[in-house]
Amino acid sequence: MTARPAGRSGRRAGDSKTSEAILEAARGQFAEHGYNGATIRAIAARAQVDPALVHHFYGTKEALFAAAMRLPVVPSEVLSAALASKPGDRGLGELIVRTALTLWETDGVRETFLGLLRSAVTSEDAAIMLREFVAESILGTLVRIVDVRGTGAEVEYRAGMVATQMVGLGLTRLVLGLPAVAQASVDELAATIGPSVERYLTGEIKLPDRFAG
Amino acid sequence: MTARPAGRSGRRAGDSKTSEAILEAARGQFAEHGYNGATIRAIAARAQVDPALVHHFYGTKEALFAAAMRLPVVPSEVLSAALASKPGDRGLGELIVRTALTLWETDGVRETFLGLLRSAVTSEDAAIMLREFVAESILGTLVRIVDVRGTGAEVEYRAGMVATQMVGLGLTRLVLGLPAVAQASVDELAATIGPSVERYLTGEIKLPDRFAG
DNA sequence: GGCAGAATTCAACGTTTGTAGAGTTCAACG
DNA sequence: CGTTGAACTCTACAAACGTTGAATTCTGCC
Repeated sequence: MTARPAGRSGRRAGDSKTSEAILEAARGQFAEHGYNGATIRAIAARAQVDPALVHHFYGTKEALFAAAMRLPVVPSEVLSAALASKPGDRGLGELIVRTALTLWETDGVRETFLGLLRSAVTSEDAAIMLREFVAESILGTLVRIVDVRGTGAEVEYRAGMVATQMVGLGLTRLVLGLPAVAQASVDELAATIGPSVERYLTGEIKLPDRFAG
Repeated sequence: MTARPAGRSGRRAGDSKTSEAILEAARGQFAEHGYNGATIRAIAARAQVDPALVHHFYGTKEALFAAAMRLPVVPSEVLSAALASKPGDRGLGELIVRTALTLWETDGVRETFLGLLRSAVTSEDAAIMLREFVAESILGTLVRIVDVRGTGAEVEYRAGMVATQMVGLGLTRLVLGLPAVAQASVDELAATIGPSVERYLTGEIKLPDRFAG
């Protein structure tokens, strides 16, 4: 019965795509500040919405994070499509590097990747998310599509080496902003780093004894 | 004039190495949670000390971070020492990878590196710190000691490529804990990744036009 | 032996955080 | 046209944060 200041509350007119806007704002904030750094209030402000509405739609901050980090593209499909244009193994590494770099320049994907990366280093839960995402969605798809050399543990090891190079490339270019890397073009980086990735996948590398056989 | 509960306050007996303990606790917390995630209260608790004492010694949280992140070793000296045993360029990359991995297993260095890395992704200030640290202390020393191929911008580009691989290795192994990388031995990783690093430094890489000359 | 100053703790402040509940307005359907 | 439920805002709370000032106890010097 207490009088409210003015008719600003209540449902808005028109078809509401507000929950979408909240998700996008959340992606942006998570990408810029990581899980802990992004506040619900800042996300709400970015979406021009009351903080309580965020809670109304997504319940908890954790749930919002999970919803926002759902990729707008399916990794396996992108990888398949990119690799389909190269039947052989020639230039395979270069193609992989180029695909990743191009994806990272895509709206939505870039924010999601950055959000996961930034959150993974400070939140153990997010680290598990990213690790499983990299291990299964990316590396898993990769070894399924590409003819990685060897079998079993060796394949996993080779894929892991690819991960070290690619994650490092992303971090150095997008987060750290090391000039030499951040200012280089996709072509340059693909040409330089591609061969390393290719060597990890199919090259002659001195394998430890436990991969004997 | 208000009576205090009991004589628990005041200066402790014996020579106090408390400020040292606080620094070590801070390193641990920054390494585990990053700049924002590490709280002064948690650091104080870890050092078994009142939160106000932390502030008494170091003033602000930012100053404490700066003090805690001062490396217990001098990068240029370690690099020089490690590379001194290899006069030629043969096995250079492997040596670099091995040196980094070994350093990361050293107490104090490991915490500092992790603290910087974890903080750099969420705090812009820490990102600048890490970027400058990598650019000057690490890459700068590297190109001063090692005979990197080329001149000027090309050297910087090559050093940047090394950074992508090494930062990625550290992140994947220490933070992400990707099994294939985290469980591998120093020898295995050095043997596998070394050649990539060496190629970035001295190998034939297709350089973009802007390095012509 | 007294006194200055450093070491240490206590209690409290002003903010900011995630979350909760109750209230208000609109759209859709009968 | 009336009802229902979803969209939306306001106010508030309890917890945790960095920081501060005053009080207390010890050490070291004269």
